Amino acid sequence: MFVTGTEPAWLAELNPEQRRAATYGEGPLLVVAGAGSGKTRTLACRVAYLLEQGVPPERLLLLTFTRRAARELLVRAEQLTGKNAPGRVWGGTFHSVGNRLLRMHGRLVGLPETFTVMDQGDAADLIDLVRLELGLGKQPRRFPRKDTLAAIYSRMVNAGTGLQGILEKQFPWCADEAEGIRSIFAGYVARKREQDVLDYDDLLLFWKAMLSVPSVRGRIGDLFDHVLVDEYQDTNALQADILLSMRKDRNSITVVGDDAQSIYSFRAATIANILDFPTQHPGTEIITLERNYRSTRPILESSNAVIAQATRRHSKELWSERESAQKPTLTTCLDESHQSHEVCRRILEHRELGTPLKEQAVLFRAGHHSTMLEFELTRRNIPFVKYGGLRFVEAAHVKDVVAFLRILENPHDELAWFRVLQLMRGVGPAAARRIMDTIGVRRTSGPDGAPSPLVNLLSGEAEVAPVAASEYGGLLDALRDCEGAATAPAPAVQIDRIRRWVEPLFVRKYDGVAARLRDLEQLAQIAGGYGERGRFVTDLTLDPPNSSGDLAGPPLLDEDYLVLSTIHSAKGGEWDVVHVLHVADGMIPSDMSTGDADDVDEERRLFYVALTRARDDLHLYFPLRYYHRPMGLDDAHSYAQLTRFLPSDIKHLFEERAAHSEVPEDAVVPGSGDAIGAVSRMLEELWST
DNA sequence: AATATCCGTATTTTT
DNA sequence: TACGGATATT
Repeated sequence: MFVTGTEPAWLAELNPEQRRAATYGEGPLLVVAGAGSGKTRTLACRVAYLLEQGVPPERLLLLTFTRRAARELLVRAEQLTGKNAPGRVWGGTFHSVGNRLLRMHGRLVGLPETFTVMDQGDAADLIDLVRLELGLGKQPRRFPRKDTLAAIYSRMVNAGTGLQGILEKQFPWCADEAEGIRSIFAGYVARKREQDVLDYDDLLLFWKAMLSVPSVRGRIGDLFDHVLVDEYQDTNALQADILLSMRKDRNSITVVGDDAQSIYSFRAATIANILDFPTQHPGTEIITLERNYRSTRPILESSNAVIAQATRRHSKELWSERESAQKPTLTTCLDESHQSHEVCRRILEHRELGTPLKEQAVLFRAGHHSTMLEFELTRRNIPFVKYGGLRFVEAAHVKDVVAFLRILENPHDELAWFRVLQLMRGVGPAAARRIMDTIGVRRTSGPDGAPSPLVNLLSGEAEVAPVAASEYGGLLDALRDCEGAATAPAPAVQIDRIRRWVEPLFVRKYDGVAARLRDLEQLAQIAGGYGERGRFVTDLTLDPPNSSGDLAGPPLLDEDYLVLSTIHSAKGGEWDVVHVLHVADGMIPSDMSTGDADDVDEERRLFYVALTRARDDLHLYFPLRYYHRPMGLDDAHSYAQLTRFLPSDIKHLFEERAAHSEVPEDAVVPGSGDAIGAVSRMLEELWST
């Protein structure tokens, strides 16, 4: 503790609870931090405090939900202490920290440090490969698809529950197929091991496995004096387990979270982690932060009213001293295009009044909910970046190039070969398989010292059909130019080299080649920050870059731009003005997840997260009418209902605005409606550019 | 065996 | 719509 009068100014600025949390000493600490209660500040102060107390930065482990969050925290801690030390703090997601620990100590549990990491999509593809080989799902009987299989597998691992239980509870329609699913999973796991490939879940599983070996556990537990975990409400059973083992008697542990903001149960996250924390870690001190510094009182009142309807109520009630006469608004729009129109109008209005675009955000439930708005923004030349939704690295052409890099990194990576080989004319699944068998991609038997498949390929062991000959020659050349650990060119140069090979192949295979090639340039640009190919490839899957607004073009860094985000990706963010789209039943709650009360409750929390992102102004939009065929020429439509999270008894907390239209709604005839107008404008744009 | 074409279906959130 | 899977064609 600091002697009174000598403590740094930043500590004095905290309220008593925040301060207690920031300066808490040894032992487990649970901070229950409501939305906008200065959680990030408190956490940053705690990091700064520990550093000031003399804890060496490299003995601090900071686990966050995204890498962005970790960076942000460390930057703030750095500003507070004025030291550069935070750079050496261990920070990142569970997955990235797991990766780092496994690269260092994985040998101890029989994992080579050169393993490659595959993303969810790759995992699903590998599972499908196994499924096909086992001949499962061929019958006319309904069998889960690869994405479903991957989801089942992942949930099983993360929740730590048996397959049967998962199937019955979460995937009842697949319960009959348990037998087949089990054998697919067994094959999938064997295949991963054979190739030294890990999926996301493996990063956690192997971390846990390392900790179960007493000698290794001592070594790893010894690395840290303090472990801090942010967003604890969104961790799962496996992660809680890891934390428990990471704690040696000496290291203290701090977790911060808010059960009202738990929105990741689809990833097996459970608020049981927060609730059980004091039991799992005896002697836990609990500190609750209930004062909200972010939002005005009317915004907070409405969000409190929304979350108060949860079937499992929590006693926490946030309060704020920020007065305002302005209630949040609820605007009823004719349809989606009218909504886009209204949002743009309001955004520009706020900008006129002095709120730059950067201080405004548009939030929505699903990635595609913003497509129409994106058109409108582009039309009006309003720059934006979009978070969430489909990501850059998931685009097929990017995956192709990354697969190429993965071959070089790990020549036993079956999926990578399979993908790259089929880019060539005349090479489909069968030919690819044949080549892979010839060069020995699969380590079926053979001694460890067998020559690498890459060497085999380069020495001309495989043969291809005449149609593929020239492209095949190009492949060999490209591989040769990028191969070699010491002599290989920088990752960015390698990508450039690969681009030269794939360009003609893309022309044959894909539409919009120009845009795709631009993406590859961007990929090379990202790679420019890396000296090592391996690190680059891993970071791509562990910390993927967002697709930078492909419609508005990447806004320059110093330029003002609007933020578009799924609610999930907006977690932890805050803006002066927040616009929430599609406040309609079926959108939020999504009709995909209105199965049981728990599902609906999670959607309610999601809505709550959206509302509590706003500092000064909150605007909700509700389109009355949805067209069944987005671009359809017919008039097929249906009427929406306002979200069930805004029942009539809390509506008075909002200022209701009807969409002003000159024509009464019923009188809108085809050809004069806003939607039709928007479509023609859009089409016009298509042929005029 | 690869590729073109057609039809039906599901449709979220992310490390 | 857009994607995956199945069938038809080269």
